[in-house]
Amino acid sequence: MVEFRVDRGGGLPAYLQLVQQAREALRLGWLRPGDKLPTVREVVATSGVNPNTVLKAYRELEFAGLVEARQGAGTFVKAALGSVEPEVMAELREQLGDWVRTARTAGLEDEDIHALVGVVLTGENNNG
Amino acid sequence: MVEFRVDRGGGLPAYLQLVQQAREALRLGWLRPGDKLPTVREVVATSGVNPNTVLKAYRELEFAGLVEARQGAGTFVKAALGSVEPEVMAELREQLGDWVRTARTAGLEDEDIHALVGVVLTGENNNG
Amino acid sequence: MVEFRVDRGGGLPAYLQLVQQAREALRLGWLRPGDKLPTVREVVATSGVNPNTVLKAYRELEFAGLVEARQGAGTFVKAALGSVEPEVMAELREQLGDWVRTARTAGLEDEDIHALVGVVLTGENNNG
Amino acid sequence: MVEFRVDRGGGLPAYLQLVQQAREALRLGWLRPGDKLPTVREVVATSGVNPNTVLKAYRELEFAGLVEARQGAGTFVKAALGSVEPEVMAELREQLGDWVRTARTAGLEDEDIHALVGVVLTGENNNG
DNA sequence: GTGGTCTAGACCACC
DNA sequence: GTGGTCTAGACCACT
Repeated sequence: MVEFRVDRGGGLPAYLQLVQQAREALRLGWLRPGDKLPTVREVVATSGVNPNTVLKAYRELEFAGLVEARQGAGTFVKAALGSVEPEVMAELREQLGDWVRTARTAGLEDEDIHALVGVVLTGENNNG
Repeated sequence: MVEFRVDRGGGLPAYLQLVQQAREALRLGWLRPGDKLPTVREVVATSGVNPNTVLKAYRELEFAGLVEARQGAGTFVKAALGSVEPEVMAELREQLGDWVRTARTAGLEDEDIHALVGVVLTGENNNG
Repeated sequence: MVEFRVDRGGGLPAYLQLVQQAREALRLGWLRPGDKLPTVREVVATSGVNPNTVLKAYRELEFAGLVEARQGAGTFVKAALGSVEPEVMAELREQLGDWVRTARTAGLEDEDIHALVGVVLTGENNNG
Repeated sequence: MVEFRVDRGGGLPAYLQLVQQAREALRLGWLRPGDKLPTVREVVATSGVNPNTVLKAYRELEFAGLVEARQGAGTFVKAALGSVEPEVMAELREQLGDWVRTARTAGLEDEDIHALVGVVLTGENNNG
């Protein structure tokens, strides 16, 4: 079961954090079509946000066609995001893990790594 | 000179995007102590946000001790973030570029990649 | 409940006056951890400044780690400043009151007294 | 000779700091009618502000009737502020010094002391 | 009804 | 022409 966490104080709206974490879980295959999302009450209990905030996030996911709320039953995953085979994903993950270890050894912090990934993905070139 | 871009509509507050981009530039060494940040008016011109939004971002950076605003002169970088040698950074970047190419070939989209990086960094293990 | 007042026309920015009054209240124990600050709207009503000015002051206090803004709930004192016992404080206050009376009898105005306190505190010696 | 100091970064306008320091010097008798204020150049050299800023402060003092600018000669004190005898002032200062020592021993910091003085002067009563 | 974000625009302090 | 302060007011996130 996916578990949500909310970090207050970072400026990022709580409901957005929930939406992004759900999307991430879908991306990585932690959530697959048919899976049940935690109930609003469970999310409230584990993350400390207001029920309405959770509802808003779930509504947003439903609007995006990713989940489906079934009255009295809960909220369920409707569509998948990404379709990479688990084995391929695992392989990529291992390779990335190696690289991350190298980067950390070189002195990069997590924030540096995120920044570098962003740059490489957008293909910006500030190598001069 | 660093150039800021603001993507409205993503829910992420404009001033936060500016703060993060500045931090990223510091992280990657694009901005070094003593460097001048674009003036408020320049950012307004290139990104389309309101001057006060830029001021708020700059103030946040100042609070964090990263930059220093000098009345009538501009805003300048005060402290560095991270101190990895450019050559090392370039090497890491190349390796990461290779991995990204592999990942994309396997069908991962940018969002998948970001999610995977996040997971690997936090060391979460949902393989089981 | 602490009540803020803003004196326009003294050149001192309104938001700074609010910050200083809050700090003063914390210093003197009028505000203690957990206490609720007046809402933005209340301050607006009692002091006549703009809501954004109050927000700026509250944000500054939050940056300083003194208060905590809880969305939809209000702004609350997080940390104490100084920790002198109320009785000790009262005793000191009484002694100071005596001295002030003497000083005023001698012809000193409030501004003189403030100046003299500043000098004594910084230990400057221009008796020369 | 009075020496001005300017503390940037406190939010308080530089020219106001100069004005207040001049007033304080007049209050405490460090500057007496006929005395010469430091030249603009000297202030610039010792405080690091812009000449125009000093000029603005001196203009303000002149407007208040406290000083007088004599072309080519400098700026001179015209009027006194406060008229307490030096011996009385010294006596008060000594008494205040005793009280300050007591307060500091009790754990009060300078900021607490300033706050307390402000409260006693305005006669506010929050003793409950 | 709470605080937070953003805008448009005026005016000030400073270089 | 630089950053800083403040206003008026709209709209959003959250309790």
